[in-house]
Amino acid sequence: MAKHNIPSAIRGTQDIFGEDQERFGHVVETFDRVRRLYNFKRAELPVFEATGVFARSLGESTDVVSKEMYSFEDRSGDSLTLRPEFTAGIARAYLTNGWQQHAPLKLATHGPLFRYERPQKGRYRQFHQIDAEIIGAAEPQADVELLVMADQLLKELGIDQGVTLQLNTLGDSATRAAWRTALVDHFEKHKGELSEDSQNRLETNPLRILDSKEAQDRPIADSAPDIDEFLSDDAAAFFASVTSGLNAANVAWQRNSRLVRGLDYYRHTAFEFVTDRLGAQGTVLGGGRYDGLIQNMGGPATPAVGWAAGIERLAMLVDTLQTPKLDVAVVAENRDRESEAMALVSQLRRGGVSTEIFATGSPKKRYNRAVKTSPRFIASLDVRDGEKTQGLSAQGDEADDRITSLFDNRAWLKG
RNA sequence: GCGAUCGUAGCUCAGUUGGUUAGAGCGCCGGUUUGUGGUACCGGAGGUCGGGGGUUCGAGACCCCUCGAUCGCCCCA
Repeated sequence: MAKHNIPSAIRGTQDIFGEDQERFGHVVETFDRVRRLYNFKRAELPVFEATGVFARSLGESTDVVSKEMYSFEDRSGDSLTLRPEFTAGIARAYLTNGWQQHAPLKLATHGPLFRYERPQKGRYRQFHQIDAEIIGAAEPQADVELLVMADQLLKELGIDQGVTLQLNTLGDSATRAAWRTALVDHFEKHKGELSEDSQNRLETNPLRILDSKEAQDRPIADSAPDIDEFLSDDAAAFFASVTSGLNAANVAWQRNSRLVRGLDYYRHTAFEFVTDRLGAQGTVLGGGRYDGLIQNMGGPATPAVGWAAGIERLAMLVDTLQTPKLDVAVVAENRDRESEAMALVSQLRRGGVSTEIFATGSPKKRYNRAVKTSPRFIASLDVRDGEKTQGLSAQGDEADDRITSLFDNRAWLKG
């Protein structure tokens, strides 16, 4: 199968074609339609950035930065990194282009991301996300708007069944710091009972112990102090506005006080849309508020919220799509009619009708090949008993005046 | 990074306890038949059995290594 001398695809990359591409394209098109309804502007951003853009903002100790980035030196010796996520690059673009003048700015984008991970169902080294961000909006209404948009997107894709919105707050930075300290204290006390993984997490990312799947970790994680004990009044009020906004918009949600986000920059609202239909890769859309990120990057204090969703994961949930049918298959059943067939095809295409020509290979089999593409109409050009014959036949029971009149206009017929 | 399963024509797969020139269906190309029709029949092209090494008189089948896919762990979207 894999022949010698034929290059193979890089591990974890995909060549998306056929039905998979139909689903993929459907997700992107639906996103683009929905983001217009919410008046988000499209942005196209570079696929690589200076390494520091990601390393500093995501957190040096996160797995994404410490072992998953595709980083390399370019010819001038600068360290560059293929984007492992969108948010940091968008924040950078916001600052370098002076987009403060447009604040609050609602941005949407999509494209490839790169992470050096072990490939698995719904997990690739080059994967694709759709992404929505609101930058320069401190109000909880921004969080609500983003969540309502996500909810509508999933509904329009027809995949809201079995997908639940899990919501949490991480509080402001003082809250998060106090909670984190209390968690570390709690876990230190039970360190000996924790799994090996979780003992490591205690050093690197203690919040992650909360959603550990190890049975031996569960009692300790479940008895850990809750964020609610540490929430400042402002942070609690903020979260209350988000939840009441969701209720007002009729978006179903579940509080998950153990929900934690992997990247360091999140504050306040954190959320994931989760399904049980994708095995281990259950998170289909995730995000939250990252008020401190832009300031950390050297810009002015700028509140922001956003989310991203994996296009491949969404596409896997989408039901089989009916692909749009070809309008007309033009068949030259005789070699002497081939150039006229080409003329007819051009006339139809210029008239806005999707058309394919069948004028190669065995004349006897051209018609059969045309039938197999399941077109709406078949136009047949033949020579019978020395006479030219031509006909247009509908394959279903539908009529189409536009196609009929383009065919009946015999400009393509010579002599 | 760790564990498990898998890898035979373009595609989906058979290949019996290791035994002569590796098979089918679909697809592709050609022919005959039919003659306004996705017909039937005949023929053809296309495989270093993922790659490398080993065991054996003999390996697609067994062993080791390697690459890739899949499913978990981890991480995350």
